[in-house]
Parts: sequence; C-alpha cells; structure tokens
Amino acid sequence: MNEKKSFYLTTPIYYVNDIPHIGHAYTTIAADAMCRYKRMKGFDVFFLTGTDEHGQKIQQSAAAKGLTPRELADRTVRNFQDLWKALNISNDDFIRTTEERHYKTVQSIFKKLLDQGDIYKGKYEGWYCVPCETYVPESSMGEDKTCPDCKRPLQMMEEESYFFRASKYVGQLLAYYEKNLKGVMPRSRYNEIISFLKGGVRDQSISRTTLKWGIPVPGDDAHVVYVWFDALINYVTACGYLDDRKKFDTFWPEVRHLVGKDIIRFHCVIWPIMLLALGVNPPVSVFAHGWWTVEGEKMSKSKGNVVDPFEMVERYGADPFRYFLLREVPFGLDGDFSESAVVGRINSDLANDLGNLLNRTLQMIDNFFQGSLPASGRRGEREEEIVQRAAAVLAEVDEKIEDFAFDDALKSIWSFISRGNKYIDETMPWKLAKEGKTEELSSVLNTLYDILRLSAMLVAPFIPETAARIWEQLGLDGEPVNMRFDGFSWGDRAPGHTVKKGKVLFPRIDLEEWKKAREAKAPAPAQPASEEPAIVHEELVGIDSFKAVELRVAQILNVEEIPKSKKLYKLTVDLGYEKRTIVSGIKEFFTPDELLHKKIVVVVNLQPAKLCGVESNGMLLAAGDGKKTTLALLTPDKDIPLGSRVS
RNA sequence: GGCGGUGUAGCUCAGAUGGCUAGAGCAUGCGGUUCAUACCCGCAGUGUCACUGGUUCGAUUCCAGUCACCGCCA
Repeated sequence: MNEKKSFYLTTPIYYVNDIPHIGHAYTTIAADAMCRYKRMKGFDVFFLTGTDEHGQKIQQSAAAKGLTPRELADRTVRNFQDLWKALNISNDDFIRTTEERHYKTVQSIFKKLLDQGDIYKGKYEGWYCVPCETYVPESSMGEDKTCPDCKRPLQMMEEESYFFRASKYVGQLLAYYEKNLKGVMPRSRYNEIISFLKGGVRDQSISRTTLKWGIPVPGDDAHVVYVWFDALINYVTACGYLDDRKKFDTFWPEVRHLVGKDIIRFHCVIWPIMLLALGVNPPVSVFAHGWWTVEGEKMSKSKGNVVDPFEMVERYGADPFRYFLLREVPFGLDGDFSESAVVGRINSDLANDLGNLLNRTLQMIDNFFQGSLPASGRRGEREEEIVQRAAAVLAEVDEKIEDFAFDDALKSIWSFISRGNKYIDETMPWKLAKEGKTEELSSVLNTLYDILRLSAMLVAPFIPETAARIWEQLGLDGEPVNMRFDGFSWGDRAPGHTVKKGKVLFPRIDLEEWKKAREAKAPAPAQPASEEPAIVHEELVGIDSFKAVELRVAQILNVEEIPKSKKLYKLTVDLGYEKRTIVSGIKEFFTPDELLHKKIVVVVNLQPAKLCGVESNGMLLAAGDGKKTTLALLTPDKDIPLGSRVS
C-alpha cells in the first residue's frame, strides 16, 4: 500500500468581484511554494484555491451591468484563473462556491447542524452596511451612523435569521488550542485569538432574507446562507466531505489554511467551531500572513497604487516576482513592495549569485572539458565540508518551511549558493587547468556541478521555471519539481554526461536605464477611485492570433448619416491603395465634422457585414471607458503613409 | 481605557537561561582574482543594543518606570 504522508493546504477563496492584486498573488504563491516543496519531500499533496461568488456585492454589480450574478462570476473568475496560470501555480483543484458540489455540501451541513440543535431560528436587528455586508456594532459606528470601514451610511435592519450556536463550543476550542500551539500562526496571532476566545463568542447569524444571491437554506427558501458560512465550507467541499470519504479521511486530518490577517477571526474562531460542531477536527494550523504596503504607503484603490501582478510578471517575470515576495519579508509580518527593491533582489541574488554561478561553472566545463562532465574523483576536506553543508541546509530548509518561514528557507539556500561561488575562488580551476592538474580540476568541476544540481532542486518550489532552466542547462532530463530530495546523492552523474550551456538565467538590470524607463512611464496620474467596472481579461493569445488581424492606417474621406440608425455612420475611408466603405457605431460620440479627414486605424480583413442595409468592409478602432460616456479614436501619432500596417 | 508586541550598524533585521573583541544581508571604502552577467572572494568599519532607575561582581539581555510606534479588544 501507499504509505505516503498526506498534506492539504488551502488559500482563501477570493471574492470574484475583486481585481486580483499583490495580496491575492502573495497568498497563492506562498501556498504554491509550500505545496511544491512538500511534493518534493514525498508527500501526497492536495492544494486548493478557488473563488467566493455569492453575496450582495456580486448581486449589485451584476445588476449594474445587466448580467445575472452567475454570468458576472463566470466572466470575472477568469481573472484569477489566468493569474494562477501566469504565476505557475500548481493547485490540484479550483473550487467555485457556485458549483453544485458546494451547494449540496453547504445544505447538508446546514441541515445536520439544524437537526442537532446547533442552528436555531431567531431575530436579528442592527445597523447594516450594505456594501460591506456586515452589521456594525453601535460602539464602532462612525459619527452620524456610518460604516467604520467604508464610511458610507448604515441602515437599520431587522430580519429573521438562523443562528449558529457558536457560544457552546468556545471551551472546547480553547482546550484544542492549548494543546496545539501551532493551531494559529504566527505566535502573536495565536495570543490574540486566545484572548479573544476567553472573552466569549456570541452565536452567529448565518442567514439572510435580504438578498437572493446565495445558497438557499434547506426547507426555508426565504433565507439564503450568509456568505461567510457558505464560503468557509468550501474547504471541506473540495476535500470530499460529502461524496468522497476516502479523500476526506486522507487529507482533512492534515489541513492547513493560509489567510490574510484580516480574516483570522473567521478562520480561527468561527470555522473551527463549525468543525467541532460537525465532529470533525479543526485545522492543524491557520497561518495569517502580513500585508504589503507600496513604496511605504498603504495600498488602496483611491491612491491608485494597487500593484497589478500581471504587470509585474510581464515586466520582471513570474519567478523574480515570486522570489521577491517570499524572500523579502518574514511571512507573518507586513512588508513594503517597491520595484527598486525587486530590481535589487534580481541583480544581487538571482543574477549575481545564482545565475552567475551556473554561467561560470558551465563555461569552465566547456572550456576545460569540452562540455562533458568530468569524473568526481576523491573528495578532499573541502568537498566533505560542502557535502555536510548541503545536508545541514536541507535540514534547515525543512525546519523553516514547516514554520512557513519562506524568507529564512531562502536565506539558507542562498548561503549554499554562496558557498559555491566561494569554492571556485578557493580552488581556482583556471589555475589547475594551466598547471595540468587534471584530476583535481575534474573533481572540483564535478562538485560544482552537483552544487548546482542540488541548488536547482532547492529553489524549485520557489522559482520552478528557473529551476527547470538550470536543469536543462545541466543536461538533465525531467524537471526538478518532480524530483525527490531524498533521491539526491552526490557524484552519481556518470562522467561524460554533456552539459548544455544556454542563455544567461537573469540578465542584470542596468539601474540607469531602469530609472530612465521608469521615469518615462511614471507620470501616470493617480487614477481616481473608479468604483467599477472590474477588468475582465480575455484569454491569452499567441502572437500568431494577433498577427492574423490586419490593421492599417486610413483616412476618413466622407461621413454620411444613416437615417434609420441612431448609432451608425457610413464612412468612406482611404487606405492609399484603395477606398472602401465601413459602417461604424460612433454617431453618439462624434459629429461628422469631428471625423472628417481624421487618420485612423482600420481592421482591413474583417468579414464584410450588412448593418442597417449598408455593407461594411472593415471596422475602425476606438477606445471606450466601458461606461459609454466617451470614446476615443486611435490615430497615428505622426504622419505616416495611408495603408501602413499596424503591428 | 484594557491586553500584547516592538524600539540593536546608513537601510532591513538576527541575537543572548545576564559574562570572551554584539552579528547577517544590502549599501559604502580598500584589496585580491579573471572561469563568469564590471561578476565573485577577502578585509575594513562605524553602533551610549530607545530613555531613566533597580537587582547583580557584571545587563544591551532580568525587574520597574518613561517616551515612541504597532496589533488586538472595549
């Protein structure tokens, strides 16, 4: 039988109405590194992430867009799924709270708790903040009854509600935590939760009659399960609570949750109590990580300084972004994100230390042995010390990872990489080559090769793409992320094995140029906090798909109204080599005079179509703000012959 | 207001049940080296270890108080 130890890790499920930002990326990247590491340690891993799709806000913003909540969710969930793809996230499942498996699980749990008397019907009244979907206690209300979080006015509400008897289990949970010092991490959060629990916990309202978009309470359709109660249950849904007992028994006893520090109350108080009520063990650990500020300031939509992870990946690459987030700051503390710090990490850690070690080693194997790995020979004192060092690093990394101390784990790994660079200086292989000490030389290069081979494995959980590139340049098959740490042994590569020196791993970023490029981009004025709309990204396309669209510069020669249409103009455009007619829906935004003689960009190879009885041969490009309040034509920024291709 | 935490090199932080010259990384200066991505290696630093008192042969580390900042709660 398979005796692998199991390991289950979750991220929070992200609210599908949000635009993914650095905070979402942070949690998920950390979870990914952890899971990849555990797989390489031989664990049977289940790694879950997903989206939270119910609630007032979704209902409202869907209504504003003329969509059903479900349609909105189907569109915006892609923002997250695309990001995880771009960041190389290796999740095993992706749960959406709108899935049938989840409805069934939530309803079944609700019914069970109702039947056993842990859920009862009562009445709830209080001051309610609609956008935040929470009742606000009078003591923390702002002046003139506003929400302390969003500052908007509160409404007095009274409704019938189901309550969860949380108060009953507080003692049991305290006892659990007293025995499990890592039940909440880091330690400061643990203390917070304990002192909170000692103050007692009220029964929790867990249903709403004021909204429709949620999971109906079984047997009482007037009520919908409150989003938080619904959302937390995702962790057991995906683990097979209802339909896969074997999976549940395998993974649930090893469950760990990663959360932002804002939601620990739910995860460390309400959720474990729900589990106790169900007769299921509370999480092994809930780890609350810190927040990122940006250039020393709190990140907020109104400041317009929200870090877009897609942009960071595009600018610096997924691996450097991953590396930075995990290395820069202890996982439990707040940290500051700045691009200059990212560049610093890239240059000093990734380029100088790791990249250059690979480069110089492979160069020497090329120079002195024509790219063929020399034999290992007898280990000297130095080599023995390095082998021992490696064992110590493996042990230390394991210990640090266990405590979610990714920064310390990486420091330890880099101390090993530095040892490699120092080893080159100590042995001076070029000198050995000149003096004809071939045996010693081959031993040194063989050792260096193995330092790199082990380093690739060590960094693989954190920067998987880079690890794979190192692996390839070392001429190895497979991928380091699929290797096992306990399968590594020194000097077991057959001599004569060919290395394939390739492109530099991380080109150094020239600070002067970087600054210039940055200043050129800088004057992006802080965009005012636009409430809406959530950006919806299209699927990624290859360059070929883009090239298939033929764009050319044209000039508008004539504008005619189409009497039957409020929106359409019939335009005659000159492509230089031909003139053609296109019909365009821009009448609401421009008068004919505004358009005449404008140089624009036209899609030339669009299938012809008849609009209001007029055949259109192409379309022009314009940018809209999504609210249909304004439209801007795309025009070339300097004079260029008509018919020029846009690419 | 209550509970808890933090305050150490220019920057980010480690650290000691109290005792040899208080540490790391980055940044700075100098030296070495040339296999390498002007990279790597070595050396050098600077610190009233927040402030004031107390315990002690001895405290930056323990205790009390003060100030500053942070977290949770009310």
